[in-house]
Amino acid sequence: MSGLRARDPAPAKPAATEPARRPRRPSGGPGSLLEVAVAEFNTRGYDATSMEDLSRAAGITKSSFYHHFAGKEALLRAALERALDGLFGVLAEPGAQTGTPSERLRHIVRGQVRVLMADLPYVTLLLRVRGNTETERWALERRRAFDAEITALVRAAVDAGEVRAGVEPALAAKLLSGLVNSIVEWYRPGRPGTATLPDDVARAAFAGILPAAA
Amino acid sequence: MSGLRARDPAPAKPAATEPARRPRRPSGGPGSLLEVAVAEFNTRGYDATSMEDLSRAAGITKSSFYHHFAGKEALLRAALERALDGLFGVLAEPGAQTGTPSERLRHIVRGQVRVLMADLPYVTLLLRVRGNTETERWALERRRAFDAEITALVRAAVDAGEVRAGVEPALAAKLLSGLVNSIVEWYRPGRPGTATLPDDVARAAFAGILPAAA
DNA sequence: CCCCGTCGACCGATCGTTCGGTCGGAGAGC
DNA sequence: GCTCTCCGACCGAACGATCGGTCGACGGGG
Repeated sequence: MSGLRARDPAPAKPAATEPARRPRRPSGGPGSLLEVAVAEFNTRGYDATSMEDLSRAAGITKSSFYHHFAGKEALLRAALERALDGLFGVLAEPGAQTGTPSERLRHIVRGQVRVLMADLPYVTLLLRVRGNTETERWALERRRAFDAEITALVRAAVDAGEVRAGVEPALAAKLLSGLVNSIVEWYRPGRPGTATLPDDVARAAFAGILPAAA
Repeated sequence: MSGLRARDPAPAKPAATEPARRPRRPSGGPGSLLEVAVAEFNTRGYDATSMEDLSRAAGITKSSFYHHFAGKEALLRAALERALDGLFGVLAEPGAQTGTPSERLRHIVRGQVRVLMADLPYVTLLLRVRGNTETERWALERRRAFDAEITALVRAAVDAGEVRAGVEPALAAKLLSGLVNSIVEWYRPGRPGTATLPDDVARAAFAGILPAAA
């Protein structure tokens, strides 16, 4: 049907100075459909974001979106996979596998903050998953596994006497994760203090957020 | 999906001792429509929860629900108001108004944890608001005001020399809020360690989550 | 008798998804 | 160099389902 061409009202995407250039959509880099979608998910929330919202933000139609992704949930899974890969990648680093429990924990905290900053939108999305679909439950499960490793390491540090006696490993691990993960609520790239953030957070975790004056 | 549902009229609500008596729905207490709704919002997420989900959970029809509440958003506002009242109530307490900045901060942290535990579902909902509707933006604004007071107090503590020099007030305040607020992700009432939680969290904030052994 | 709480039926809008078809660039054959 | 064919990217229109919300009726206790 149709056949009407009419050069659709491109939503402020193509620069007027440029001729009919091929935008050539990248597949994983900046400006990719996944990146655009994740940004929308984080602004409005996954459930509140419609496929039309995504299409509009990407500058293509809803139908075109389905040419690149199987559906809304496939988009979510791809994003969550990226976040989880980054997080588990930290656990696999040499610095997380060698040294005293305390040293390993310090390395993991710094690495976690580093990944969180580098893949901010993806990690943000991961931390907001509620478990409505099978994909979300899968992500929740993997997060649980990650947290379990942290808890085990905290327990090892307490048992080794590296941490003050009386600290409850389960509680400390939860507070530790909470401290680190809360960074997604306010961190935005390109602001001052970015370079020292991993160290600052590690220091706060070990010495206190509000340590008494010397 | 899973649309199939087997005649689920009253979810374990009616007392067996009573005959077919009118359940007499309370307006603010346990079992109230608001409480049921907030619980649903927290499990599925506000946007993913339909009015039919709420009605089913409350044991009445959708239309009956609209007899008690103006709509979905009115429900949300009532819940957010309750959470915010609790939080700002802490700031108004004598312990939060007198003493050194450091003492006041310690009191506020403990009080914040206390409110969070007492009004867990409401505070949980508040902390997940994204800003999609006017109501959500209003809640976000009030949260921002709350955080601003904390930041000012942290700055005062640093200026007074009560906190180790070099601590950035803005960063410390954000980490502090993140630490406290993350409790809603795992705390569930009726578990051991509940009584000491406010003190435990305050200690973690001031002395560190993983303090070095003495 | 009236009125409060409840109900089933229904509304328009929007949801995620599908489908048939258009367009233009990249080769293949000559 | 010039067609012809193919194919991936894209599109408008429409699908059934479900969304938040409305309406008129009914029934039983004060």
